[in-house]
Amino acid sequence: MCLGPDFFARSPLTVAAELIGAVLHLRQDDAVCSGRIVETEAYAGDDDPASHAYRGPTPRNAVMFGPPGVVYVYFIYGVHHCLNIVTGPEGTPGAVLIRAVEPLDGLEAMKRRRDRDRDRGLTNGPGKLCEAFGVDRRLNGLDLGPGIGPALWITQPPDRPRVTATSRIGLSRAVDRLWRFIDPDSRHLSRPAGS
DNA sequence: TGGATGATCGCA
DNA sequence: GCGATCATCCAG
Repeated sequence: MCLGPDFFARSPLTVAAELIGAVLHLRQDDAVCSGRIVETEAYAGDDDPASHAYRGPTPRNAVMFGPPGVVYVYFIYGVHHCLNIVTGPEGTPGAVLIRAVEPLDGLEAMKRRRDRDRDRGLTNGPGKLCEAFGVDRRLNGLDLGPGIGPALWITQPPDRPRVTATSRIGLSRAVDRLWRFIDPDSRHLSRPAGS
């Protein structure tokens, strides 16, 4: 089944935890790639100093304040893109960052975009998976769901993995919150299950 | 361990 | 306008 707005209308913490084990599908530039989500992070609004929405709406974070089930892509460090899904009811900013997936389909396209021969290390990080899947700011504001042209949708298999909560990565603020969720048994994490 | 590389936003 | 900062990655 394909996850819709009702799924994403809940809190970013709930959505981030339940997305572990779900499958991300993305059609971009006539190639369809898919991967099993193994690592996510939750970002809230007003009370989360690490969130882009912490200081209120800006041109960049505008979609975080919109309806749930929408793609939020931003450009970071002048090099990488990061893929998020907007969560929570409209008007309440929240998002889940997809940090790592296990590649399933479209390995050839992923290797070509990443300019790598090996299967390892293709999608085990937020910037890496965006490069592999062809994610850039053209997808910002896109509604989730299959369709013509660029499309992103998420399905949830019946079998769910074990899920562990850890602290978020790459932040200088709110490091104490255990808002990163992983499948601790996955070999495709951006960092091992230890921290 | 640090450099690449550019958009963003608060503040002046 | 200016500049510190940034939810990263990889070579060395």
